[in-house]
Amino acid sequence: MTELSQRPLRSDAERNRRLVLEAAAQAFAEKGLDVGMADIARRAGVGNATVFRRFPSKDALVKAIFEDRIAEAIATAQEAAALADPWAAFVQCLERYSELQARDRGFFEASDQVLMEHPELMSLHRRVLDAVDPLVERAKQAGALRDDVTTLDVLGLTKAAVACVLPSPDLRADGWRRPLALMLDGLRPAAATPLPIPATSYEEVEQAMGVKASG
Amino acid sequence: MTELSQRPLRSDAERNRRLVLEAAAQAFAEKGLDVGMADIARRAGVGNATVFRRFPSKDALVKAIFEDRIAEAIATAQEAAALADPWAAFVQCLERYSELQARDRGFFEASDQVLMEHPELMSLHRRVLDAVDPLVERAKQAGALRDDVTTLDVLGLTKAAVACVLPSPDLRADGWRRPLALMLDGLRPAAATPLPIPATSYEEVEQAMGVKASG
DNA sequence: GGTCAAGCGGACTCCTCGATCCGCTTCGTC
DNA sequence: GACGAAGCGGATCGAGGAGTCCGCTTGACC
Repeated sequence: MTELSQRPLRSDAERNRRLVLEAAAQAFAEKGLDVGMADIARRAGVGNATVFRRFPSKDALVKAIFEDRIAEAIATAQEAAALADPWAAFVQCLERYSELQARDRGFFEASDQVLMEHPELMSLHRRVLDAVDPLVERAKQAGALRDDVTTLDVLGLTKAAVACVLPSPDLRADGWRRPLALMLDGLRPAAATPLPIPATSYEEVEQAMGVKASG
Repeated sequence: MTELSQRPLRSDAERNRRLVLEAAAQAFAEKGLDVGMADIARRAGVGNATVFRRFPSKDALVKAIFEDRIAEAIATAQEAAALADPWAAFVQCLERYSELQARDRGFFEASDQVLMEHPELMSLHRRVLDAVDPLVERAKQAGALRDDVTTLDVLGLTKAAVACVLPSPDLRADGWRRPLALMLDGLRPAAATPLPIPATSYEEVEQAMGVKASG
C-alpha cells in the first residue's frame, strides 16, 4: 500500500514475510497486542529488522493481521447464512464470532483499540456488519428474533460474552457459551421488554471514532 | 499494611496523600490503568517522589483505589437490597454496578487485571459476590429470576454490558443500559432455555487465579 | 560462476515509564 | 525561634520496547 512499486519480493523475503505474519498472529492471539516486536521476531526465527522491513511499524503489522481476522469473520457469517433455519443461522454466526474473539486475544482487543486509533479501518468493521445484517434481518422476518435490536447491538453482544469470562488456561476456553446463551434467550421476541435507550446508529459510531463529517 | 509503625503522618504529608489518591482515582477513571505515575503526580500537584513515598509502587496505588471501588460496589448492593421488590432490587444492583464500571475505566480494567496479578485481592472480589448473592437468591425465590444462573454469571453480565459499548465521549455514557436490558430479558424464568455448559464455581476461579490449593 | 542489488540480523539509538537519590524545605516540638 | 526529623521534588537510574543502521550474506539473473 505504502510501497509504490509492486515488484515481487525475493523468495527468501517472501518466506520471511509469511513467517513473520504467522508468528505475529500466534503471538497476538496468545498474549494480546502488547507483545513486543522482538518477541514476534524471535518466534518467526528472524531478526527484528526483518520484521520492520516488511511492516514499517507495529501498527502496520497489527492492521495486516486484523484484516485477516475480519475476512475470517465475514466468511463465518456467510457460512452461517447457508443454514436453512433463520434462528439457527443467526445463532451459529454469533457463536463463531464469539469463538473467534475468544481464541484470539489480539483480535478481541483490536476490535476496540484498532478502530479507536485507525478510523480508516472502520470500513472493514462495516463489512462485518454488512455480512451479519442479512442474518439479523432474516431472523427478524421469521419472528425468531426480537424486532427492536440492531445488528450493531448483536455484534456487541458477542464481544460482551467474551469479555465477561476470564481468559485463563485453567478455565474452559468456551466459557463465553454460557453468557451468550443467556443473551440469546433475551433476544427472542417472547422475552422482549421495551429497551431503555435508543439504538446507536452506525453513523454515530463513525463520527465518534473520528471519521470527520463533512462541513 | 507494609508500614510497621502507625505513627500518624505529618499534616502536609497527609494532605498530599489525599491529593495523590484523588488525582489517581480521577486519572484511572478517565484513562484507565495505563496512566503514568508522572501524570498522576502532576494532577496531584506534587513531585513524583511524593507519590512513591506514600505508595511504594504503582501496584500499591492501584490496589488502594481498587479497594475503595469494591467498597462502593458492596455499598450499592446493600442499598439495592433495601428495595421491597426482589426483581427491582436485583436490577438496580446490576445497573449500579454497571454504571460504576462504565464511569471508572480503571475499575473496569482492574476487575480483570488486578485479580489476575494479585490473587490476594480475590477476597475483595469475594465480598462483592457475597453482597450480591442475597439479591440473586431472593429474586430466584420470588420466581423473578431463572434458577440456573449463578451470582458469578450475573456479575459477569455487568462487565459484559459495559465491555460491548465503546468508551467514547461522543457516545452516550450509559450505552450499557441497552445490552444490560437485553441480558435482563434473558434472565427471566419465562425466557429460559437450557444453558449449554455448567456454571463455573468460585473455587475454580480462585484456583485459576493462582490461589494455590493445598497439597 | 560472477555480479550486485535485495535482504539479512544483531547492535544500537531514542524514548517512555516505574522507581530511587539527594540536597533543600517544612512541620512539629520545646 | 531553634532544631531535628519528616517530607519534599527535580534529577537521575534502569529496564524494556519501538524503530534504525550498517557490515555481511544470499538469491536472481546473465
